[in-house]
Amino acid sequence: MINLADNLVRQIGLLYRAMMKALETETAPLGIGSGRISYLFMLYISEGLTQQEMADRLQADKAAVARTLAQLEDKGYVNRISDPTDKRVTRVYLTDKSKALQGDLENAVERVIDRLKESLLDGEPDVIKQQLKQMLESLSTHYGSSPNKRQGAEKT
Amino acid sequence: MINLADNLVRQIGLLYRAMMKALETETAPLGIGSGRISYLFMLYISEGLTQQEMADRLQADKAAVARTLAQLEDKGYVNRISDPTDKRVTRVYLTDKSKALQGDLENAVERVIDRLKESLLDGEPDVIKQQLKQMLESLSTHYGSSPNKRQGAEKT
DNA sequence: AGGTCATCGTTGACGCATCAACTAATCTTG
DNA sequence: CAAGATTAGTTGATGCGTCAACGATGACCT
Repeated sequence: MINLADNLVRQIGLLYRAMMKALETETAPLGIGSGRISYLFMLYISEGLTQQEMADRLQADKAAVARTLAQLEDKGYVNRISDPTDKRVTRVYLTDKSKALQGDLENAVERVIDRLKESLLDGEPDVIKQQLKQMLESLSTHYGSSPNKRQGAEKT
Repeated sequence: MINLADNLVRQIGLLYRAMMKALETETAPLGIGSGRISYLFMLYISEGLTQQEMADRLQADKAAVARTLAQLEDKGYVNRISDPTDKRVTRVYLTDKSKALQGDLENAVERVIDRLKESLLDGEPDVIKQQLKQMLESLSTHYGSSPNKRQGAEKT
C-alpha cells in the first residue's frame, strides 16, 4: 500500500510547482515567462535550430514550441526564418534583445538552482541530478517519451 | 556559469512532465484525470475536509481546488455539502463511486512509483524523497509557499 | 512525371495551474 | 449592535502543456 499523503509522485509534483513559481519570481523583471526560458537557453547553445529540433531537445510538443516561439517573436526575442532549402522548416534565431539577456537569465536560473541545492550536502546535487535522469529514463522506457519523437526508431 | 542544457531545473521539469504523462496513462481506464488523483487521495485520508483545507494540504490554489472539485462532483466522485455551522465552508465527501475506486487508483499510482524507483538502488528512493522535500523547503522559504497559505503566520 | 508517404508547422480543443477580483458569511471591536 | 476586517468559495483572464487534425512541402519509388 502506498503512502497516500507523502509519496514520490506527490513530492515531485510539489517541487515542480514550487520551482516554476521561483523561476517566475526570479525572471519576472526580465519580461520572460518561466516557461520560455528553456527555449532561449536552447538557442544560446545552438542558434538556428528548427522548431522540430527544439521540440525534440526540449521533449516538448511541437504545438507548444510553435506557440511559444510565436510569442517570443512577437516580443522581439527571436526571429523565425523559413529555411530556403526546405520550405517546410523554420529556423529560429536570437535577436540582439535576447542575446543581451543571456547573462541575466542565467543568473536568475542559477539563483533558483542555488536555492534547490542549498539544503543539500556537497556532492549530493550531482547525485540527485543523475537519479532524476534515471527516473526519467525509466518512465520514458515504459510510457514512451513523446509522440513527436522518433527516439527509438525501432528497426525497419 | 550554469549548464544550459542539463541542470537541476531542467531535470525536474522533464521528470515532472514525464510523470504526469505516466499517471495519465495509468489512470486513463479509470476516468480520472491525473491532476485529480491527489484530490481523491486527500479524501481517502480524511473525508469531510473543507476546500480550503484541501487547498492547504495540496499546496494548490483554492481556485484550482474549487474547479476540480466541481468537476469531480459533476462526474459523481464527490459530494460537496455546505457546513451547517458555518455557511462559508463547503465540506467534501467521497461517494460510493470514488470509494470503489480507491484500490485501483492506488495501484495505478503505485505502478508509476515503481517505475520511478526501478532504476534506483535499494534505499535510494527514501533518500531521494527526503532530498526532494528539502529542496522544496528551501524554495518555500525563499519564495513563499502559497498566497492562500498562512504557513509562517509571522508574529503578531 | 505522378502518386504516395513522411515531415514541419499551425490551429483548435482541452487539462491543469496561477492570480486577481468578487460575493457571501462570519468575526472583531468600539 | 453596526462598521470593518477576515475567511471560504467562485469566476474570469491568463500561462503552459497535451493531443488531434490539417495544409504545405519535400522525399520516395515505380
